[in-house]
Amino acid sequence: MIRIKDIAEKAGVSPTTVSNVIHGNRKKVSKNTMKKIEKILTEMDYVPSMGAMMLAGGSSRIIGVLAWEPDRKKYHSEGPAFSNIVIRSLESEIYNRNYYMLLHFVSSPEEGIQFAAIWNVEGLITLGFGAKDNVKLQSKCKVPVVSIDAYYKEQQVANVGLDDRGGGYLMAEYLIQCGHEKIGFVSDNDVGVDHERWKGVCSACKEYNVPEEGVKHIIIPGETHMRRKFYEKYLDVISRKYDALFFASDYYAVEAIAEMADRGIQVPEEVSVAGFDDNKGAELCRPRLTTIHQEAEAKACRAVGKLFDFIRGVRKISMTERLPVTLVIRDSVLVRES
Amino acid sequence: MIRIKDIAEKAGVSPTTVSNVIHGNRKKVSKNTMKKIEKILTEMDYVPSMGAMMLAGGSSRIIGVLAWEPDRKKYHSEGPAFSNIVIRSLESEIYNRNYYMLLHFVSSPEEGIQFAAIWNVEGLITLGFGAKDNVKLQSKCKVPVVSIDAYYKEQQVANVGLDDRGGGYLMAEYLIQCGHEKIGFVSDNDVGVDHERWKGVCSACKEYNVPEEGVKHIIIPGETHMRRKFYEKYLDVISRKYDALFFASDYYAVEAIAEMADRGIQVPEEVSVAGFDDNKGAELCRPRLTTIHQEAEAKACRAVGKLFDFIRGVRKISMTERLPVTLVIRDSVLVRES
DNA sequence: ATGAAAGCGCTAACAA
DNA sequence: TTGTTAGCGCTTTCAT
Repeated sequence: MIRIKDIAEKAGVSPTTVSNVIHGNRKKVSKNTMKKIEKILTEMDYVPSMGAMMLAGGSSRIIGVLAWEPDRKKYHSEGPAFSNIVIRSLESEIYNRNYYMLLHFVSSPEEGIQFAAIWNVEGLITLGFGAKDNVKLQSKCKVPVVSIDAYYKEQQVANVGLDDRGGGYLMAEYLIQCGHEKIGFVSDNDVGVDHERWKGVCSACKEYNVPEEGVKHIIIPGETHMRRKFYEKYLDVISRKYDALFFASDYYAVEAIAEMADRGIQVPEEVSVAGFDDNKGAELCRPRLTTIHQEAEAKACRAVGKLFDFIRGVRKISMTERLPVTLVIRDSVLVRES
Repeated sequence: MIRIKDIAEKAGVSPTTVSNVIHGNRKKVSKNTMKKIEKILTEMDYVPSMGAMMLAGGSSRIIGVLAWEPDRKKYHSEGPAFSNIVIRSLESEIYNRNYYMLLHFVSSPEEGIQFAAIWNVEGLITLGFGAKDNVKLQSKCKVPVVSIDAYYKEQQVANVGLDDRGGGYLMAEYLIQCGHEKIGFVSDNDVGVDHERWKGVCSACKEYNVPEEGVKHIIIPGETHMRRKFYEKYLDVISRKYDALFFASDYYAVEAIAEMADRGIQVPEEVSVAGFDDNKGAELCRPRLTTIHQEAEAKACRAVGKLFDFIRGVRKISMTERLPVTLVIRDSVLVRES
């Protein structure tokens, strides 16, 4: 391993000067020495020791990314929770700023707090955390925290998310305009993101004077096995009862379309199906899924951007940011009247 | 931040003793002091400083996970490359050993080498690296490297993968037994994993005396847009020409089934389709995809296991490990004769 | 069984 | 513009 000291000796200068060159402190070094040392630096393949930097400078250049993992033992069985593309974008954005991403799955905010302390992370991004856990995390860490896709009663932790309510509204409006009168909104919970999407559905229905009995929130089991059982029992009934089923995620929508196909239920002739997210599966299923499109990369990009605003002490930072979503019309919703 | 020194003062012992307690050096500390200090440790919420540990001890407790990323700019556009579940399992396995995962996407082995040096990682796992890049990485790093899903001419870097050839064989055999005589193997390249799968197909065909003209390797474009164009031009022809199309990945198989549905091509009546991997999409598409099942978690688990065998200096370590795969029969392959 | 002291590679305050 | 120096928190001989 080549140390700053080695470079300094080779160049006949002091370690401080080398350090200054490395950090581009142009004010403190003459152009000549700058050049000379830069050359030696590359010649000798100098790489900094993060351990020493962390210890001496107090800056780790680490961003901790905390992904919620309800059960460490069962990680294989369930859920999309964190998206491939978000992780990739996150790393990319972090690395572009010359930082590094330490990814960790946790099942309690305390784990995250300890993790942040051990590594002296300079910032934290959370995925899939509930509001309370984000708040707890933020309160115990001195470093900035940016949550993704969380909702707070009182704005307490910086957040980047989607216009979930707008998305719910958009889809419900479309469904109504297509002539659907009985609309079921399907999700596995009624908090956070899904709650907002449902709220959006409600307000569209109110606006368009859809009678209250015509709109319902159907809660399905989050666990695959249980959900399958649920469908066995109720899918036929539900499909007959509603004109359109709006699932809170594409994943569930695609799954439901498959289950319906098994039962000979025609989509969209017998029942329309819509999703939310616009993931890969939405394009690949048949009929193609009509859904709400979100920009996952943009979400990651903005989250990292906001985090670094905090780290760099930018003055006015909005605590929350909701990215716009758009309606993508494909083939899974029947147009009954135009 | 609480330091060892603080604990030592509180306990009225030396930092050395505290350090010994932390590391469980029972030989060096009396039971009494052990207990006393352990109590203070938890009372005061001591968390170690990794920076100091890295510097002093030379061990970082970091495992670098390097995922191949052909083009950093275009990360949004393409490819599954790294799987969700593998990343999750990797992190879990690493964390269970009290290590941490630094995930980094690279587009050259040099990036990986530098990354490993900066962080003084204790081991490296690569995803999606070609053989040459793995070899280059290993040659420049003193720490152990375990690649996932790579193939080497001469065994040069430790690897964990699947019995890809066996999988190819298994599926081809099944296809043949189902009465298919013209089999197309479809992938976007002919190296590494896909090459092996194709080899498996070949040997099954030879074994079962399928005439050579009946078996072909069809190379499709890896880029979505190009592939779509390719299908526009050739999918009809191909579907008519072959009895069965065996795709090297479920992703491509599911996509093809959708494309076929658009063209009114009946699967499996007109052409059978098979995949490889058994991912989520395989169960969700209709007809359900007949495919080769792999255990992604097991792959990650074994990779980490092997890496730590190296780190801990276990004697005899197999350089390569191929996990078994199984045939999963669903509905996308027609049984012409039993 | 316990402690003193040196030093890991780097940064930053201060001196020159 | 450049150099000297004192740590950062921890591990690790080597004494005791």
